Amino acid sequence: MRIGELSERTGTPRRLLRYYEEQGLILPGRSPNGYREYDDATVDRVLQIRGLLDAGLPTRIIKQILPCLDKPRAIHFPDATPDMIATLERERDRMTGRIDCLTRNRDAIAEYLDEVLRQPPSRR
DNA sequence: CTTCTGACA
DNA sequence: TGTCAGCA
Repeated sequence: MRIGELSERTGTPRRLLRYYEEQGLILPGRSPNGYREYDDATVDRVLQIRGLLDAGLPTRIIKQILPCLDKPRAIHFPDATPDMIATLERERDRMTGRIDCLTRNRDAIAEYLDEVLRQPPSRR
């Protein structure tokens, strides 16, 4: 499929799809006319990327760990370099930190909501 | 009509 | 990230 279809199927702007490619996150083929050509697997690939991005991981890190998430389980271990492990541990901890932050803010909002919604719909 | 590259009031 | 230009 071409970039237009991939864009629709992943809900990702064409502009971003090309950007991900610049960052080395996806490598599409090229049709004779120069158009980018993507295979069906790219849809999941892009969704995977967006998920990592939403989790707060920078594209540079994603580029490193994406191949790990791609290949079958078995060959994950062979290429698990020590610095790769260190990077993943670091990202895991950052994620934990963000989760804690989000949890606190969610609870604060929930508490406020419980308070407000308990009041009679005077002005609301 | 769709995509491509490069660029930025 | 959006968007516009000038091609193919």
